[in-house]
Amino acid sequence: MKVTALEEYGLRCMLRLARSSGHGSVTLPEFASGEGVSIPYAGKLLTILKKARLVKAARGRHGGYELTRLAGQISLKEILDSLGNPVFSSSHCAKYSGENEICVHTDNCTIRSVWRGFEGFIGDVLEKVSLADLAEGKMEIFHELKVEKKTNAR
Amino acid sequence: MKVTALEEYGLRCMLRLARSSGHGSVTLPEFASGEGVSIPYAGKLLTILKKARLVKAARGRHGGYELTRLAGQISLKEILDSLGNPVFSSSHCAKYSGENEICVHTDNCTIRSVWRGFEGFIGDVLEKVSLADLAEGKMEIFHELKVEKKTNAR
DNA sequence: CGAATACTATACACAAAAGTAAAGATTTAT
DNA sequence: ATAAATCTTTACTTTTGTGTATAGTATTCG
Repeated sequence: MKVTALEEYGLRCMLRLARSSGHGSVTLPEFASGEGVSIPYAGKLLTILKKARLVKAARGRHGGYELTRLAGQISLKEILDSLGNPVFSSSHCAKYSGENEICVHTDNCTIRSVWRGFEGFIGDVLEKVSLADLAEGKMEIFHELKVEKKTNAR
Repeated sequence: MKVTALEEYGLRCMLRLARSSGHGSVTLPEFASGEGVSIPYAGKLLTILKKARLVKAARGRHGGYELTRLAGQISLKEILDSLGNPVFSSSHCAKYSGENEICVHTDNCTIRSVWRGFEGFIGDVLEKVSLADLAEGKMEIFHELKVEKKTNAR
């Protein structure tokens, strides 16, 4: 389970925008030098975020990017979903069907339930963390989330 | 955030072993035909699991693979950790440092805290789910885990 | 022993993701 | 208008991950 490069750099750009909120927009050269990537690559990242309607762009002399909403109203889930694949997508079984036409586990597909249940759980967590929480370095947020198993393992 | 092929097929093999537990060992040809992959690829998967000491192998006529422990004593976290990269590894910052020598966020590295906190949280969850839970299709396990935010978003 | 069965290891072909290059389109200031 | 600054798009190269092919080693059975 890997964090993709798009998720990594994309989230960084969102954090940068959250911090600059109120101090004008951020340009691609600023993203690029700030994160140590090329300008076209920064452009690719911001284009993705723009298509997800998380940021808006302005061209020309005083152009640049801004958040479309307040950082407190953008969840970590929205950001990651726009940048990468969800843990379990509808195409999952088709992708990992091996050399068979359809998934060999069509009936009683335990593995599918695993990923689906897991993704739902992760989604619940990521939805409860906002970009503002992250920008302010409030990482205790994860520790404040409680995980408890009601039933005992056998 | 993507589930890798190794994680997908590797977990499937572990599930198969959990179900065959007590009914003798499982051979590579059995894994291969059961999951729709080639025999050498099944071998690659089981070799990884073997190096992680999750399974043991026997050669020769009546050879095959078995779990080294009871399915109830193997956590989902152990399995996924052995097959793929953790969400946040120690090499993370070195990997995503862009064209700079070191991570541009050495001081006040918010992004690092995000992934670290997130990984810790996921780890807590995956640790509480055992291979036996999965093999028995007890997927309610994820729904039985509670997620609550103590503080309010601003 | 020798043949069959099964695991093991190395090297290779293919596909997807990461990141770059180059040319184009839009806005603003002069 | 023109030039400078900025976003946008397409195509390309490099790297990484996926899966296969091939040859080798160990064990059992007749």
